[in-house]
Amino acid sequence: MPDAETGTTTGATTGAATDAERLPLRERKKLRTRQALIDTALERFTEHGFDGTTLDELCDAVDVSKRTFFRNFTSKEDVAMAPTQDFWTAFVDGLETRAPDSPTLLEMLQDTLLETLERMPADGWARRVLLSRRLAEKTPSMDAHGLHFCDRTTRAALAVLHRRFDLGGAADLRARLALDVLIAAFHRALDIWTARPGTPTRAALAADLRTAFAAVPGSLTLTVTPRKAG
Amino acid sequence: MPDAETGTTTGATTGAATDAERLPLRERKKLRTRQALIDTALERFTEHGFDGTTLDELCDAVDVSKRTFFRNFTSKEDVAMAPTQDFWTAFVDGLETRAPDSPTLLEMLQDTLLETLERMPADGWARRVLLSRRLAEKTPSMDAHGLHFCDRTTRAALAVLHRRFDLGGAADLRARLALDVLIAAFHRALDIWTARPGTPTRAALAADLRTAFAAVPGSLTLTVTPRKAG
DNA sequence: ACAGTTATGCCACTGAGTGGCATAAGTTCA
DNA sequence: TGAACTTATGCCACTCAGTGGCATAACTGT
Repeated sequence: MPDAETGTTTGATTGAATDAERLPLRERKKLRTRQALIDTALERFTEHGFDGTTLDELCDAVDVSKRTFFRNFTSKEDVAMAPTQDFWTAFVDGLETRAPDSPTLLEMLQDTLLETLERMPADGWARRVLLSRRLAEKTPSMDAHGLHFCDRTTRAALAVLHRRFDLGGAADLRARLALDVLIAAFHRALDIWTARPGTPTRAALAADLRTAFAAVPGSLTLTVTPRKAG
Repeated sequence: MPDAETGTTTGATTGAATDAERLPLRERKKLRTRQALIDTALERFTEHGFDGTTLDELCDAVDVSKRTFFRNFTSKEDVAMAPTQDFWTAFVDGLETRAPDSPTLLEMLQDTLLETLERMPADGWARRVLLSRRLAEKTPSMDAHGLHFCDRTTRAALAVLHRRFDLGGAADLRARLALDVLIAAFHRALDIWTARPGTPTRAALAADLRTAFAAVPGSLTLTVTPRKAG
């Protein structure tokens, strides 16, 4: 079993830094196998491809039964997308506690996202997300799974927003569209960040995020001219 | 085999109304079984649920071998999402021929989308999309598949745009974000349209689309105030 | 009618995902 | 410390989506 003393697995709750410390032994073990499955999966998927790795192989490597795998993850895709999903879960968590300090909703969402990023485990999280994203680019079913999780999370975020704040009612599309815009920008930032060579860092991702956020207003007003005729 | 003289299946090319007429017999047959598979799939999935219907059952009902099914569709999800996918394909097609008449890119995209909608078959297309969407709302794997196809199509659309028009280079995120915004609005419109009672029409969808488009600018400037404290 | 092309059917096979049940490991309380 | 309880795990058998190979039937043009 590979080293599994890496990052927090369940989305960092409101609590402090390391939340996996003072848990009952049983819970800690569960967390450890979960993390081992994630790390080993990313490793083997990267090396032999997603389709080139069977669940039986993965489970053998981590020394767990397939049944146990499916108690931790809903599908083969799920285990590989776990790092990103933890992030989204943490984001919704952040929305839960955030004060409406920014003038516009979109800015508040962007700030929350950047703050959530800073709160992700510093050690190996960035690398795991990178592997996960590069894998997803090659693996349609993984990408689809990620997109769907993202969509579900968006609904959850919207529910939190509507519960906490006064945003023109549930029929008003603007809040939802603001979330959609946020996520679009996030995905563009991820694309760019994923293509960067060298060691991935949260700081670099934060920078790419700011760039993407900055491009948002211009996307609504961008004008179009034919290629040849100036 | 159910009636299959319904709509065009491959995304309506640049040609006129009915393009499935003057094709070789073999092609027509292929089109017909394809359409039969789609219609029967939507029917049975709606009645017995997506997971409650096996491919063997479906293939038996249409009287085709499972092997043939997979020559027409890439997966079980694929057949159920075909109506929407035809639409996206037609949209990219529309981008290919459109003149840059609108001031901003986003408006051009919106116009193209509305125009594409008008060009979809009038008879049963709306109903098929409705069934497909209602199914997708209940079936995670279908929704995921649709989201992924949408994402792929977006890349194709972006490629067309960059080839035909001068939009600040490939590194400029604005064009891609404009597409993302368009798609977000489209999905919101679909959500609302899908929830409407009664017979679905293209006109109603067009109206919901316009509503969603209208909400876009406000989504960037929407302000946020806590619930209780006025 | 004949030869060339291509869709189809059939069959066997891999691998993801599920349900049931016995068991082992962790937990609680006396 | 050990009994009683709770819960995660392992094992087994099973369904079903999806694939590859090959023979055959259906369309095509001459």
